[in-house]
Amino acid sequence: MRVRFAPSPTGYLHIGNARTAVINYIIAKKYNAEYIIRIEDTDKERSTKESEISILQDLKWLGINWTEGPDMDKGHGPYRQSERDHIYKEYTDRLLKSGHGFRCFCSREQVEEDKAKAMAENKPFHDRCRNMPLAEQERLAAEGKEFTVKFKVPENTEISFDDKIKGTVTFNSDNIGGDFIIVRSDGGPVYNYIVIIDDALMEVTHVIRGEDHLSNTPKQILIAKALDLPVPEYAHLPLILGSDKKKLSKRHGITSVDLYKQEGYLPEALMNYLGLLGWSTESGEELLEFERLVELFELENIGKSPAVFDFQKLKWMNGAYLKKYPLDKVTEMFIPYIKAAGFETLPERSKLEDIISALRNSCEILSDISKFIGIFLNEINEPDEETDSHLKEDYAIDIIKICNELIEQITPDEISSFISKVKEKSPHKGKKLFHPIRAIVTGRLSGPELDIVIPIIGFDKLKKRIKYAYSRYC
RNA sequence: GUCCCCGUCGUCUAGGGGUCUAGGACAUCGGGUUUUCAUCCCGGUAACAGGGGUUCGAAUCCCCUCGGGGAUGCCA
Repeated sequence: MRVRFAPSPTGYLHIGNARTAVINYIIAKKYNAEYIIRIEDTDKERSTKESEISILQDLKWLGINWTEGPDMDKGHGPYRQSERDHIYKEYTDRLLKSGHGFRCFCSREQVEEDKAKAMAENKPFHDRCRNMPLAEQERLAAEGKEFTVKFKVPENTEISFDDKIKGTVTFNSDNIGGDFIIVRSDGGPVYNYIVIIDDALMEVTHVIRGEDHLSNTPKQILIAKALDLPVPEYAHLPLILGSDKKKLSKRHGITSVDLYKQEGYLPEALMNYLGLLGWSTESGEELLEFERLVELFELENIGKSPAVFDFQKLKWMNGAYLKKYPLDKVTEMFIPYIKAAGFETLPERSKLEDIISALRNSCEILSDISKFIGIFLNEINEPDEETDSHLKEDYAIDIIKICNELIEQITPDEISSFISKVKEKSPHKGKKLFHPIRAIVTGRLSGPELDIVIPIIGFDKLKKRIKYAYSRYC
């Protein structure tokens, strides 16, 4: 069994394509199949080397390891379509000679007109040049007349295939849009034409791709038949949509895998979310690490309808991984984000782990740490607006005064009992007691438990922060 | 326009003729733990697109309508 993921390098790795890559990978692992990467760079205008590199990087980051690809030729290469022109030319010649293909010399306007007419009459579109003798085609071509190569779609023929997800899908050749271009006027072959050639030559047995290719499939099958190439098994994945049910795009939120990486999503969580989108397990368990995904997944249990990408659920899932992993591993992952938040020099490892241990539950993604890390690492924390207005309340002023007195009376080794001492002296309790303390100590209204925070920041910082609050509010 | 695919809580889904007064998860709301916030635990609100059939019986089968998506000459 051989599967493939065939990105076109015209930008970053999109989350929807990543889903396709993930599903292919799960299947590959489940059935011990080869996983081929093929770069579909037939669009010379938009394809770039940079995006090829970044796409491959992102796939690797996600945890996808292919067994064949541009960097690993196992005898089925080249794996970039731009390097396979000589192969496609051969097939185009065959198509031309056998009469399955023909050169079309019509102008765009001409074709548009003819198509509109065919449409109006509700008849299948047949190209004007469709029956031009080969000799004349060659003569005109030799004269330098511009042409495209088209596939001659047979009349009234049933084309059907068993899709692993959609079931049996049937088309009539009269309804697929008529004779279609396989080679552009600039000589470059078109995707719809060469996918099927490459899949055959690379011996791909199962094509798992997005549903947007479903309507293209009959054309590809027709070409395979004309060229006497094998037709692979198909599975068309329903599309991923944005919250407005339109195809997922930038305006819905982040769509680039690279940005997820930067924001501090774990590849395991993304893999989990993407791999679970569109189906569910019998037991209802959703936190599935890759091996478990491989164990439980079947193409057959993917739903047929498109799925809305739920950013919140992804976050939740990411947070769940953050809570689940061992502390030292999580600490390691947070370090770059702490540095990015402006803290170049970190405390010693054991203290750092204490901090992470206190903070990890407040974070869903790694970059969330920037919102809380200052509680521990700053000398003092400027209160935000909301905290500021809390500290101006009378009961808060009371607490500030009490703290200010107390901090002068206790010794550094007594700070673990600081809160209980404040409590003894305080006329307030509950919210009116703890909120002010939190505000004084951390500059904000939420965060880890104060009993944990205070010992970690230590006496000096505690005192400094109390003095600051005192000078500012009393 | 034509063809193809699809339509269960806000979202992801379970369900494949009676066990569905439709189950789970995220989100949301309420309660409990934390003498504060978060975490955590418990509970609630919330859906079979509409209309016809078939059947003793339909979310489950068929048809139509509506709605969404995709394809229809030089994106993949």
